[in-house]
Amino acid sequence: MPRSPSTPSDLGCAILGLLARGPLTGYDLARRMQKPVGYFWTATHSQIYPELARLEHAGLLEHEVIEGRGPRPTKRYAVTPAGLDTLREWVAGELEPQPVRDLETLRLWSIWLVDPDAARDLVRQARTRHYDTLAAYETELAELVDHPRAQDRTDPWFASRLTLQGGVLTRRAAVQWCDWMLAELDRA
Amino acid sequence: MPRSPSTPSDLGCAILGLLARGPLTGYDLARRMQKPVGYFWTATHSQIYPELARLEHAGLLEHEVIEGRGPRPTKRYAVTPAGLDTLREWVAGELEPQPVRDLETLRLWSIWLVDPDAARDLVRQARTRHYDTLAAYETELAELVDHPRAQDRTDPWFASRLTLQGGVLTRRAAVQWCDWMLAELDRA
DNA sequence: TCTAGCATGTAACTCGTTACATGATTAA
DNA sequence: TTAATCATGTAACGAGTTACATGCTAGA
Repeated sequence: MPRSPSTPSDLGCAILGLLARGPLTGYDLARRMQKPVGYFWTATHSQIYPELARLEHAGLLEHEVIEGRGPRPTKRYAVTPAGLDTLREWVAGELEPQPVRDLETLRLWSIWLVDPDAARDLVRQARTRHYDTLAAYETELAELVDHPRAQDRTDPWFASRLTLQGGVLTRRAAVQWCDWMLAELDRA
Repeated sequence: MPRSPSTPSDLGCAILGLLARGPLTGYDLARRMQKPVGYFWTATHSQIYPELARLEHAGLLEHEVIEGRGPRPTKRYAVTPAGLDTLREWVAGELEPQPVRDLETLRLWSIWLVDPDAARDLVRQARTRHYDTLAAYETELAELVDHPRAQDRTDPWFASRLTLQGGVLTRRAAVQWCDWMLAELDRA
């Protein structure tokens, strides 16, 4: 089932969501959607630039050229009123379940095949990654949690606080899980 | 960086992991990797059949033709010793962080744009989905948790118990998070 | 009779990743 | 001088989704 032209892709909605919080260049967008700090969505510049063009063509974004240091003109994008409407519709719309694809758990599912040292090592690796992510989320959340803007339901900081809290809770659970697995591996 | 021919794709490893627990036809594989029951990985038959051919060509799988009711010969696939080695290597190998792409959290991140009713509705939807998944995991886990096979580190059921426990812990955290968000939405 | 399940496969398309390409300024 | 940062874009490829295609058997 192909998307109707007025409904942007998931990536498009991610971009609209970022730009609804304030205008940015494609370069800034790409930096924010990189590996570690991506707000629950990642993308690279080679996806972002064509998508910006599509969104602008659909009337959901507009840009102004600002001074910059690149070989091509530097463009700052902002959401149009139509773009905001589209984003609101998307946020309020149905939320169908996403396909599950979790490489880490997939590996653990075959852990019965490897020797105990390799198994423990695998779980320790996972624990480290979850713990580091948890620490990063907790740091960011600490700066937000008592800020007045983060208490106002209509402020983007409020939503950031909600999502960061979710990251903290699920990562804590993941770390607990890894600790539990290490104990199970010693027991069995 | 293209993969070396001896290292299968993630999908290939998912298939090897399933077949290491016992031979299956492509059709059975496809059923097990469907939406709700997929063991942390989903795929459709149109991905699976070509991948089976690739894995067999690489010597990691072999098949025998069995009697069946389809218009083409029914093939039952099994992992070869080389396939088992490859799978073991993959399980014990480095675990690099995966790109984060979480549509649900992405929506919540723009929740500041919509009215309180739509916001509550969105969180309730998410809660329902997490709760249902949690219930399914708990049911499956309950059947496994006291079984002797699930206590033996070298038995596939042991690994199933670990991954199901992970599912339970993270889904519980997600439900807690949703409840916390509903309270925050009423407070703000 | 008609639908659902069995059982395989291909084709067209979208999405995401990696690599190629350009060129200025600034700090080591 | 050399690398990193700014700043945009295209091209080739791989992975995932949807649709097309075939044809038998068992049950409603």
